[in-house]
Amino acid sequence: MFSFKDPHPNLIAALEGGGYRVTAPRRAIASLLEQKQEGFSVEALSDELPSVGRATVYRTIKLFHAAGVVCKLATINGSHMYSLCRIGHHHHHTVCVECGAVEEFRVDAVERLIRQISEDIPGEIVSHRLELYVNCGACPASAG
Amino acid sequence: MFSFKDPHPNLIAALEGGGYRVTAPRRAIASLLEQKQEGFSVEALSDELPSVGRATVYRTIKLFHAAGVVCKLATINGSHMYSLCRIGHHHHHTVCVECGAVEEFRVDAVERLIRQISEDIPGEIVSHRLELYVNCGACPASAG
DNA sequence: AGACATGATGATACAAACTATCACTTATCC
DNA sequence: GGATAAGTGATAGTTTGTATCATCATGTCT
Repeated sequence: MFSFKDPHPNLIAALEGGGYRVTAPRRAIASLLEQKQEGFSVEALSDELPSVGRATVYRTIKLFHAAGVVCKLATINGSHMYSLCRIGHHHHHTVCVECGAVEEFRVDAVERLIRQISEDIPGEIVSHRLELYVNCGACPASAG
Repeated sequence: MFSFKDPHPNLIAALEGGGYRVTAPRRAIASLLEQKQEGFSVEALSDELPSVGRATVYRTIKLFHAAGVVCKLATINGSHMYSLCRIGHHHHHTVCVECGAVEEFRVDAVERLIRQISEDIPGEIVSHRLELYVNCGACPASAG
């Protein structure tokens, strides 16, 4: 039912598969991303990579996002953050409100419910977004 | 089950109830908002109200948001937009991907499902967000 | 109704989060 | 290894806000 702690995607492979060049800056960004368990902002990522130009970090995250290996998700306050996609197919997220840890999950019941709602509302559902904000229980601030 | 086309909230009453002053700029913003069926950006709103200072428009939307009469919701691409809240209590949204029309709904099955998921994941769910992106069928672009 | 205290306004400057430009560099293909 | 087209980084610009502060006006008190 759930797919927590799936293996990391191969970001470099995503580049190669998309016909993009594998450059030093992209390698640096990819290897940093592959260690990230939490959501992040591009700005923060850029700060962690002083050797890579800011514009390149923005471009690369946009590229990974387009390639489907990075998700853009809504925070509890309505702004957004990015997160590494471990699951390739459609999924949802839990976001720890304390530590920012992001987990992905897929529950068939959600998709079934959406289909059911679809019958009751005018128009046609083309897509949806479900985000769960949690106290993950694994970080100091949310434990106890 | 659903609460489409509910009456508009009284934005001015929300100000009074919160102990805020009812000023000319706030009246102007409120009466513009009360006509809006679609999501909007503060910037666009400001453009529609040249007589009101930009900063005041931002401040007022923030105030209405804090008062619970304006929602901040995620667009399909992960950025955000604002929308008038007609329903006072917890609810979700449908957003037309063609015309931007926002409708609010509340389905108990969603809350039940969240509670059920809650039992299967580590940690504790403190909040959630569900957005449905639709072709509303009522605008020229989504009809037919 | 008039005065007053305080909250609200708007101009402006500032900040954060991006995007466009363009000369230069470099990965890939042969 | 050379050509070439894609990628890079510095910089400037744009968008979406927020902070400051002198001025203004609402709500209240009388």
